[in-house]
Parts: sequence; structure tokens; C-alpha cells
Amino acid sequence: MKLSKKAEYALRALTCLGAPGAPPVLSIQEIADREKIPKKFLEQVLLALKKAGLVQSSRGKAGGYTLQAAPARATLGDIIQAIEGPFAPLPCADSAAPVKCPDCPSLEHCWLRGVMTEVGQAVAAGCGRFTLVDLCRRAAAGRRRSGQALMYEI
Amino acid sequence: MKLSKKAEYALRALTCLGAPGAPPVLSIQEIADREKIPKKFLEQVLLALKKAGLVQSSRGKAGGYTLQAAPARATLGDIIQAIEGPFAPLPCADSAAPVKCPDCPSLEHCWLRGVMTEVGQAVAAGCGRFTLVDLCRRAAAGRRRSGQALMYEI
DNA sequence: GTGAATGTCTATTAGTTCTATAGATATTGG
DNA sequence: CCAATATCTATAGAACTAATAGACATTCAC
Repeated sequence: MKLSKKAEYALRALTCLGAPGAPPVLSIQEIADREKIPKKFLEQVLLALKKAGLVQSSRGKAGGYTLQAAPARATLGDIIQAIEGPFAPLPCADSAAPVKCPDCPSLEHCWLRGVMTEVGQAVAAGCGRFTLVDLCRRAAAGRRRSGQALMYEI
Repeated sequence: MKLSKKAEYALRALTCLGAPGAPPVLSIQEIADREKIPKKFLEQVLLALKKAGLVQSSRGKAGGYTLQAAPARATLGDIIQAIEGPFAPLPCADSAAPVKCPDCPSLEHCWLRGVMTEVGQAVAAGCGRFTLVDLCRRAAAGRRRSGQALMYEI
């Protein structure tokens, strides 16, 4: 399965934005500092999350990123897919938008397709069990346990 | 998830070895020809499968590969893992042998670990639902449908 | 309106992994 | 011995990932 750094950064950034008591708007720089993520790389991550509708942004001075409206409806699966693309192990096994694999003669005659479609759905189901709210809660608990609580100016 | 070519070749090779009516022993060359797999690459794949105990080999003239004894006990998950390694999305999330991630201070204080462990188990469960026997059956059906039945000399 | 702080966009580099190929060696059967 | 086979190590080329760089656009405070 291998979670990419990009997806990991996305998860960290989102839980940072959704941390209990966090300011409603955080700049890229602030998130990068708190989560120890290379700023320019995080930039690309947040842009992708914005494109997927998971965060909103405001530009200009005092600008930054905010969580999308309903963090309880966004799942781990939505987040990972926003960054890494569909879960389907093969192009032809995407239940939403199947695409013929390069070396396959056709979509229909590939026996792997059915199997891999099911596998992709299993992954999606596994990732669908966690909402962004769950993740934020777990992240906060983890920070508490390790004494790495995020500090905010009063 | 992204199934690698290597894993795909492994699945094709194994279903070729387990095809109904197939000879008990097939050489690398024969499998490569039937499944249109680069021979030298297939060589590496079969070696990995052998190391995982999924096939047996015999050397010398008339040598080749045979399916391991119990194809009903080997699952899709076993095959993919034999080629690609554990399903855990992060090193620390391997339920069997967790390893600290390079940038993590410790195993315990990573909140992602619990989540990703569950995800990895979901993938494993999804892949565990298919046995090699299932795969061979599906492959044979697919070949019939597409008129690509494997022909063997009588 | 100017300037500083911020997000947006495109391109590029460095490193790693994946795919495939090559060639030398070992084993077996005839 | 010879031919056919598996085994092993190395390496080349392509594709992808992670990270960096720089120019541009927008907003706010003054």
C-alpha cells in the first residue's frame, strides 16, 4: 500500500488545522513549522487538498488555510485519494472510471479486473472507516502522550 | 494500491501453472511465451515465488516450475506480499514486525500507526478472500471468454 | 499607492524505485 | 560431452517521488 510522504503530510496538515483549540486559519509557514514539513512541498500538498475541496484558502496578508466545512464527512480515504489518486490497483479496476490497461486487449476480457476491483473496494472501505474528526482526535491524543502538544499564542 | 508489473506477472504465471489441464511442470520459457512476459524478468519473479514457498523448481533438462502443494491455501494476499513485501502503509504499521519510521521519534507516539495498521489489515483481508484456486478458475474463464485458451500439446 | 505577507503556479533537480536486459554459472538428462 | 534448463549478480533505462526554486498574484495595513 505504501503511504507517500505527500499523503502523510496531507494528513498531518489536516489534523493540525483541525486540532482542538487551533486558530481557524493557519498559514503554510505555520503548518510547516508545527509539523516539520518542507514549506514548498507542503504548498503543493495543500493546493491538491484545496482542489479536492478538503480545505479553503484565503490570500493576502493574514491569509492561510482553513478546514473545509464538514470534517466529519471527509474520510481518510478521501484524503489519500485526493493526493494519490484512485485506490484501484489497476487502471481497469477503478469502479468509478475504469480505463483499459496499456497491454490489455480490452476491458472485458481481463480476469484480473474483477479481482482487483474488489481489492480496491476493500481498501476504500478500510480507509472509509476513519473520518477527519477521528484523525484529529487521535492526533491530539498522540501529541498529548508524547508531550508534543501544539502551542498557540494567546 | 498500484499492483506492480512484477506482482501481475506473478499472478499470471501462477494461474498458468494452475490452469486446468496444464502439464505439471512448465519451464520459464513456456510460461513467458504463454503469458507474454519478458523471460529474464519472469525469472526473477519465479525466484521470489520460490523463496516464498509458492512454487517448486527442478533444474536441468526437462526442468521447470511446479505449483506448491496446496494452491487452495495460498491467497492473493500471500502472492502479492511475496513480491511486494508487507501491506503495511508505513513501516511502523506492520502488525507482524513493526519498524520505527525514519523520521519518527518512537514507535509508540505516532498516532498514524494505529490507523495505518488497521488499513493494512483491511487490505490483507480483502486480498485474503481469493485463493490461488479461485484465481486459476477466474483466469481460465477469462481465457475461454476471449478465445485465448492455453493450448497444450497432446 | 506602497510594501510586506501571503497564496498560486510552473519548472527543475536529486534521489529512489520499477522494469527490463545481460551475462556468467550450476545442474540435469541423454 | 552437449544441450536445455534454473540460478545468481550486475547494470541500464524509464518512471516516479521528494524536494527546491523562482516568478507571479492577491490582500491588508499604513
